This record gives sequence, C-alpha cells and structure tokens, in this order.
Amino acid sequence: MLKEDDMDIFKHLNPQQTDAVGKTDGPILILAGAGSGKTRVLTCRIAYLILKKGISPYNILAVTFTNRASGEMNERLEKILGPKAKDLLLGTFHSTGLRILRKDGYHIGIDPNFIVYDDDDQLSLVKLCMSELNINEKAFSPRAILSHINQAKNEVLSANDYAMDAKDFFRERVAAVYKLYQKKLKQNKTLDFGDLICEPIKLFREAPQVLEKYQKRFRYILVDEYQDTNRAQYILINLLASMHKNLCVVGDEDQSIYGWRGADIRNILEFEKDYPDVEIIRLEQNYRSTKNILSAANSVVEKNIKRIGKTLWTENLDGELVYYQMARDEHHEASLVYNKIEEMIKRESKGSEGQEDLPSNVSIGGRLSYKDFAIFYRTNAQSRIFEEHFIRSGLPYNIVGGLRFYERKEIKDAIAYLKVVVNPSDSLSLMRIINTPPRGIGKTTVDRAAVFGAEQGIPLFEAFKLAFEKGILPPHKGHGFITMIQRFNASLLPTPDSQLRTLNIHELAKRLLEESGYIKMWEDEHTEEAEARIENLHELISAIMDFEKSRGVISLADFLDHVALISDIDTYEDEYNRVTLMTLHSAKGLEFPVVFMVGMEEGLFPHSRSVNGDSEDALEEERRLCYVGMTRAMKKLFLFGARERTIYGESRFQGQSRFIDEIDANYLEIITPDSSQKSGVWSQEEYNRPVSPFARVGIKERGEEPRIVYDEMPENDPWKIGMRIKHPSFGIGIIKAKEGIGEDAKLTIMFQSMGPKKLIAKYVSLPEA
DNA sequence: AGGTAGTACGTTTTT
DNA sequence: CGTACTACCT
Repeated sequence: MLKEDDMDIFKHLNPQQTDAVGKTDGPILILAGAGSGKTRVLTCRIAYLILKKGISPYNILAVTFTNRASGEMNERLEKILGPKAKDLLLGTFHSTGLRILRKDGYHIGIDPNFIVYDDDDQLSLVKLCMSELNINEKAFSPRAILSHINQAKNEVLSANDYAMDAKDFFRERVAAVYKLYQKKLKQNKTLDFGDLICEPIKLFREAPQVLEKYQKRFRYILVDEYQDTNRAQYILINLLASMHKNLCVVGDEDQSIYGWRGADIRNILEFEKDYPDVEIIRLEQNYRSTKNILSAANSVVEKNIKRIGKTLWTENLDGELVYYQMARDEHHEASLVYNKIEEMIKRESKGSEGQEDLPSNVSIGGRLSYKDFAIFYRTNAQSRIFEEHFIRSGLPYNIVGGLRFYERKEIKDAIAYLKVVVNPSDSLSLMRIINTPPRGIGKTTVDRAAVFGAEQGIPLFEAFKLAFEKGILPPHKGHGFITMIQRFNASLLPTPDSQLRTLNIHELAKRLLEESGYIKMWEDEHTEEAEARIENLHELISAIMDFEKSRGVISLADFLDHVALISDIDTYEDEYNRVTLMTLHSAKGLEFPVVFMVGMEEGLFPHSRSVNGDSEDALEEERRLCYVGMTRAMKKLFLFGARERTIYGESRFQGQSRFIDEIDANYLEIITPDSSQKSGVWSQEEYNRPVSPFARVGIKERGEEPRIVYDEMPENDPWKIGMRIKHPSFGIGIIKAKEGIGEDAKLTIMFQSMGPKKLIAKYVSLPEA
C-alpha cells in the first residue's frame, strides 16, 4: 500500500516532468537539458512503474553511464522502495553485459570464469600479437592499432568483418592483429571492454531462446545519457527492447562528449526514425544555475551546427557574471584559484556585513565550504600544478581520476596474482608475475615454456606445469610457484579438505601476496617508496574487506569484476569537505555551487587535436564539453587561462580559448592585468602574493569585443615557441621553432600570408597587438 | 638471469 | 619532463 510519503515523490514535478514520468508504455525520448531534473525524473519513473502500475522490479532494466550514477539512483530508489529496489537490474552497459555473460555466456563458448582485461592489458596483448606477427612497433603504433580494434568493436565488427574491408596496408595489419588478439583473448579466457557489449549481441543472435528470456524479463527499459551510446550499445538495447518496446531513453545532444569513444550522436538525433511512434518530451527548465551562468553556457553551445536545438530557461536569480581572467602562467593560475577559494570561504562565513573591500553583489548566499568548490580541466596532466600548490598552502583537496589506485604497479601486480589464481589460463597476467619477485624464470625459460605450450596447444600455465613434471625444464624453484598457484586455485573450488578454503577472500589474497614473496620483495628494498607500495597493498586488502562487507558472500571473481568496471569517479565521496579536482569529462552529471574551469587556452581547450583536424565535428564536441563544464555551476562560474604554459618541459604561449570569445559579453566579467603595474618580468614574489597582481578593469559593454591588455614581455628572451607575433611587412605569424636565445635567435615563423620563414628575432616586433 | 644506463617517444578525454 | 623500452654489461 502506498503511504503519503511515497506519493510525495510525484509532487513538485513540472508538467513536462510529470509527462515524462507518467507515459510509461511505448517508446519515449526525453530530451533533458542540463540541470533539468533528469535523475529525479528517472527515479520517479521507476518508482511510478513499481508503486502505481504494479510492475515487479525484476522486470525493469535501467542502464546508466557510470557506476556512480547507478549507485546514486539506487540509493534514491532504496529510500522510496525499500528492499524491493534490490530486484532492479540497475547498472552500466558494461556491468549489464558482464552479468549476462557470466550467466549465459556458456551458450557461445564463454568460460563462466572469464576475466575482464583493462586497457593496459589490452595494450600488452596487442604488443604481444604484433611481435608474433613480426609487425614493427615503430612502423605501426600499438596504441593506434588497439584504438582501431576498439573502434571496430564499438561498431560490432568482428575480426573477419574488419578484414573484409581492410583495404589499405595499415588496416590489413590491424585486421591481422585483431584476429590474433581475439584468439588470444579466447585462449586466456578473457574479455575486453568491447566484448562486454559485443558478446552479448553475439549471444542473442546465436541463441534466440536466450534473447527471448531476457526480452520477456525486461518489460521496461530505461537508458540514461543516451547521447553517449555507441553503435554496439544501441544494438544491444534494441534487441532487448524489441519485444515490449517500452524503451525510455534520456539524453541531451548538447552533452555528447564521448564521440572519441565511439558514441554515435545519431543514436539520439535519429531516435525518431527507429521508433516512429515515439513520444518526445523536452525538459527545458533548468533548476541548477543562475540566469547568467545558463545564458553564458547557452551562448557557447549555440555556435554548434549539429544539434536539435532547445531553449533552456530558469526561474533562478540572475546571480553574478561569469568571471574570466588570464593568468601569467599555470602557477599563477593555480594561485589565483586558491585565492578566490579562500576569499569566498572567508567572506561567506563572516557574513556580508563589514566587508567594504568587497563588492556587495558577490554574496552567493549561505556559507561556503571547501566541498562547494570544483576545479575542472581538460587534461589530467593539469592537476599536478594545483595539487602542488594546494599541498603547499594546506588547502584540502581531492583529485578524481588521473593516477588511479588500481593503475599503480604494485596493485596491478597484486591483481595479476589474483587473476591467475582465479583463471590460470590468463597467460598475460601470468607473464606479468611469473618472475616478480625474481624466481629464476627469465626470458629464455618463459620462451621455452611458451614454445612447448604452443606445441601442445595448452595455456602457458599448463605448459610450465607439464614441463617441470616431465623434466623438459630443469628442476627449478619456479616449480614451487606453479604448485602454489595451483593450491590457491584449487581452494576456490568446493574441495572440502583444503585448509585455504576456510579463508575469506581478503585473507586469501593476503596469504597469496605473502607466500608468493611479493610483499617481501618490497620489504627488502628498504626505501620509502617501497614502503608506500606496501602501504598500498594493505589498502588493497582493506578494499577487498570493504567489498566483502558491503556485498556479503562474494567470490574472488566478483571482486575482480568490480575492479575492472569501477572508475575513480564512482568512488568519489562528496562527504569529505574538500575542493574537488577532475577532468571536464568526469564532471558530467555533477553539480557544484562554485566551479572553476581552468586552462581556457587555444590548443589546450579546445584541444589541439580537435582543432587541427579538418572535421568540424571534433571542435563541436569540445564546445559541448565546454557547455557541460559551465552548466555544472550553480552559483558562480570562474574561467581561468594562462598566457604561458610549460608543456613537455617547454614553455609555450597560447592564446585565450575561442570559447571565451564565444560567450555573450553581457554575461561575462573580464579581468585584465593592471595597466598601472610596472611592466616587465614577473617576479617570484608576485607569484606568491596573496592578492592578485591583476586589477579589475571593467565589465564589457554590450557588443564590445572582449579585449585583454597584456603587460609587456620580459626583456631577456621574449620569443617563445607558439607565440603570435607581428612583422612590419609580413604581418601576423606564429613562432614554430627557435635556434639560440635573445634578439639574435633565429626564429622559424609561420606567417598567415606567406607560410614559413626564418628570421632574426630582433627584426620581429611583438607581441601581436 | 638480472640489473642498469641510455634513448626514444609521447599525452585528450574513460567504461 | 617523464616513462617505457632496448641494448649492453655484470
């Protein structure tokens, strides 16, 4: 029976949202703008199906983009539905595919104990294939080949399919590698990320009775972030939905930012074509941002040609203007961000009285603490400077992504141990650990075992075992390693006499790392670094323990699945009071009262790789990424860039991002360097000064072009690669290369008018006015 | 077999 | 600048 509380969830929905919740049958496309209450609609819809229409949770499938999103949804649903929520199938595409394959993969010859390879494993496997096929890694980058394989899987092209229209030399090679790669995956009883989508499709096509089972089960299907689905995911969903056709997809073409991963924006743009009787509902009211932020973001994304187009509006207050400032370099940028954060926290906590040195219109309302701030950047590499700065100044922060826990060497080694125990056929993982710590099994021994294994048609592990037993390999301490793994492996099976059997998996993992000598290997190093690694290994054991606690009785394989599928953003906790740092991609789906977008420079954002390409698509995607970032901000949005930035240890000048220019000047406040400041070199003191050496010059008038007045350059050596200059007769050009220093340096300059030209620096005027 | 020194190369974003 | 791989040395 419904309680009053339950019904509360259906209140406070606007008419469009109510529609989106209530129209449960038949195909429906919800075009949900940023901050339009999409998650709320989805959860309400599921609750409505269950509580109002009496649908069993077991008959509902909800697919989200990240584990974090599904976790959040699950949490909300548990509050509404209680334990019933457990019967829902709620997860990412990949976790859903994995579940299907664990259960029914055997129909197409998939071992139920398969292991999932991460991208690192994938790359190693590609390299292995290449060396077996005698393909030179210098002629063809393994990364490029892997990316082609992944792309093929995104489009559900098998190795044979790919080989069919592999016309040119490169594609021919990719086809060969792809084929061998698949063979090895199979031999190792492993699947990669792409397989988690493609193999279920294969399963459904080859075993219709299995498809029918799932079609019958999933009477209602919901897909979130539909604009980011790729061809394979699209096919999978369509197969599942084709019986009941109760498919609800939610997306926003303006937030499609995964084209590089195979996301096919046509999936959303052409949804109507696939389902002619589709109901389309638009959620255009934004509940998140101030008018100024929303208008600024809209003015950017409007520049895109390829979009359905919608008009987001809000009843929220105007709020403050979007703030833009170009710092001198990346260190200065970090310090400006730091200053802004401290300033705002101090100001808000003191209240608005007695703060005459601060403009009165900047009150955000309410108190701000560290967790209310987020810093977004285009590339992970940008986080380092902020991290260093924040450590030095003692500002609490939390970095999402980047150097992930599960990507550390020692953790990958430990995971490889676990993988081999679960699945000894995984030769790649076996090779990773077979001589770590050193057991006297070097390259020659491995090669001999590999040759023997190939002859016998058995996995590497079996080959070692047999070779030792039959004396093909000389008696060896490596033999002990093989039998140890076997002992652990046997303990996973229901063999009652094994004493290891009684252990929890975290205890088992601990024993494994101890008995194998892996922990001792680091202990013997007696360095601080090794100690940190041991620390991390202990953390891994705790992570397994936590996992056991939260999931109850689990297998080692369950934990490995978990590791393969989680990402950093999934484990991000917002309960700590810290400033959050993450990439713009990770930021999707989140919101923060105050947002800083940093690195707003041409070449960095938009990234050079999307600017140089001849297709406009990549640039439009960057623009959408900018839109995503901007619309995360609730109350205040800061944009920062740096005039000079060190990349690859080389100092570069990059102009301000075109996205700054695209923001409607009415919503933008531009801070320019103080013209009264003495020009010249920026000293170390100036970097560290608590207050910005820039001063407010003013707010742009309507229609006025944004204009930044720079200080003069340092006198010693102003010419830097990447800098724009103006030559008295050749006009504007960009410095491409430099030999020597100072005014006698030879510069290679690419002029707009006449192409590359070598010139002596002193005859070049600068900078471009 | 195993360690080390030197070099070549590369960086967007992530399930 | 940093990593990752190679070739050479012990």
